[in-house]
Amino acid sequence: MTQGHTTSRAAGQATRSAILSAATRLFAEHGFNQASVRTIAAAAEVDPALVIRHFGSKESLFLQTIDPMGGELGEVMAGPLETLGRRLVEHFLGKAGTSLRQNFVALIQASDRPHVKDELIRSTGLVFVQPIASRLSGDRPELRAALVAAQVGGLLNSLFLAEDPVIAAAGDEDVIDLYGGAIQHLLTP
Amino acid sequence: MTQGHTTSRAAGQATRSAILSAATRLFAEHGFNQASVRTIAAAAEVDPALVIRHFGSKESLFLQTIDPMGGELGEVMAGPLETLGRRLVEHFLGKAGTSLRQNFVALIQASDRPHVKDELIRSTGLVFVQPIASRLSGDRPELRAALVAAQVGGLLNSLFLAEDPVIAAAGDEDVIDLYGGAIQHLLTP
DNA sequence: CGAAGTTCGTCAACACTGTTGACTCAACGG
DNA sequence: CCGTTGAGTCAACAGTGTTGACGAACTTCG
Repeated sequence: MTQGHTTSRAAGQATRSAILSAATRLFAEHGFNQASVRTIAAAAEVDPALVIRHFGSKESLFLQTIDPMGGELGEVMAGPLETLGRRLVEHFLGKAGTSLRQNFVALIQASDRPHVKDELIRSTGLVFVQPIASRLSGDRPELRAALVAAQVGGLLNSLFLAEDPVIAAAGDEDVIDLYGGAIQHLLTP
Repeated sequence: MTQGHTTSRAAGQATRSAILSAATRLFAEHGFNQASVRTIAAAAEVDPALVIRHFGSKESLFLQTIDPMGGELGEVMAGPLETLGRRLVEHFLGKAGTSLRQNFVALIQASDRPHVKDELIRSTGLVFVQPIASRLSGDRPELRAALVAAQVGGLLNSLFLAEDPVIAAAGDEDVIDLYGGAIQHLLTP
């Protein structure tokens, strides 16, 4: 009916990646809770039971859709430490930070699942805390890096999760100046 | 069976408050998604349909369980502006901040519901941004206050939602010093 | 080439969620 | 006293994630 089902060996990988890309898009657009297994299956033109069969559970599928490295903020990290605060804010405000933003928001909203919570601290540690801590000098570099991550998370929280109108209405320049300065205070005190 | 149902006029208010207190506890303990209407009803020894009848919906019930003023951080706000950053962190790390913390975490995790998102920005604006902004001098007081709220939210995020082990393992004194200093940088630059 | 086995896909069902409608029963107001 | 109102109960609905049994096609081996 729908077009038959060519059950070849490699066809499994094809539908699997179809499910994965549909899930990636829908999770990013509507978040973990709002994107249902059945709508994902419909978007991938696939039986709902099949997505579970391929990925074990909705939560497991979700975790495979988040790629911590997708944001390419390696370049931002590589720059001079003296202006890293500003550049971090600038990056996440701009279009280049979209992927990481959506990942973060979705992870936060689903963080009542233990495995999601684990992935949240794992990916922030991988992408944020460790790279920053390795470049810091002075006392307690790892703690300061973790607090920087908390600051960035707070900004993403207010801007893209709560959608604070005050910050949203302000110009990017002011936010970069002010919040970047506050972050810098932890990087190079 | 359970003890009969005395259907008096005032009995409605009694069971209503029983539902409300059970919901308040369960939402704070397990969050919005994990606390089901049926478990709340069971905790209040009440029919599940009754909680909907009294409060309209689970979301509406949830919103009535959050009291932004419950944290009594008026005292913290009233203190000297020069040390407000430290005292804010200190308050939320301590036992006095428990209520506000749980409210915040629950709101964040349920923030994909539009009404919950509205309540989130409303309550943070009421308890945080407005009181702080009114005391700030210098440029863009409201924006700086909103960014301070973002910082505090970020710390709550990392500590009580993601439960970052690095920050949790550190001593309160260090966190108060470092993060309080970063916040202070936005209050009195 | 034919048989065995493995993989892909389908369908119906399960337990659970929030929510609604129809119903009963007691209490109050005229 | 009777009718209206409000409280409480019960069964059911549509939706969720998930599982089991089953069929059908491809791959592999004898």
